[in-house]
Amino acid sequence: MDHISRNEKQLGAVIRRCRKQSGHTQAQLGAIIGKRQATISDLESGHSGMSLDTVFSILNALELEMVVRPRSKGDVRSFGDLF
Amino acid sequence: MDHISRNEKQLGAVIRRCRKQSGHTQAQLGAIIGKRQATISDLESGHSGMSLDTVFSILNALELEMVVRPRSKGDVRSFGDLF
DNA sequence: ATACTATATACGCTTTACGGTATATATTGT
DNA sequence: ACAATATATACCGTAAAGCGTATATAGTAT
Repeated sequence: MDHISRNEKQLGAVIRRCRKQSGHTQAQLGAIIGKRQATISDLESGHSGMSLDTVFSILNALELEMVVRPRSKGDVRSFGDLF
Repeated sequence: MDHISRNEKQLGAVIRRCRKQSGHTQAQLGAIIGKRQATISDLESGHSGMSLDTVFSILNALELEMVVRPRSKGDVRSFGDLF
């Protein structure tokens, strides 16, 4: 039920899933947080160099929160990075 | 043991704590991830507009991971935002 | 196939993060 | 107090994010 991210690509995928689950389109979400649909698209696609407050705006809009914690033990280098 | 962030300021504070716990200075951490000490300082101070890959670089360097999840229920507007 | 919606890309412009560097201001130890 | 280290700020130059807008490509219906 909670999603781990170690890079922009993974976080983008997580955000996309959460947004879809919330029933919003990129354009709608963008309107809510005051950013362009293209910006949402870029973020979800894992484009590098996205800004942090865009992320937090989205998390707030989708009523999510971010947790930073030590890497889960079962983690001898996650495969997620390869895709 | 894991830290919730809802904005740049909170995340900066979290990162600062984790960095100190790891025994690194801002300059050291910056050297590791290829960024300036000033950049680490800005991020930890919660400056707006920081880039996402800086954050992930640091999380990786400190062997942390990011989790996105629904807001914890007990949360009728967290006090953290006020400080 | 067609119409409709959603997402990805593109161009030109403006803003700004980050770079290198330097320095001012903590903070810590003796 | 003083030295030493750590963190915050500053200036200028450059690279790039985000903007508005437009359009191309996907996806989803009927």
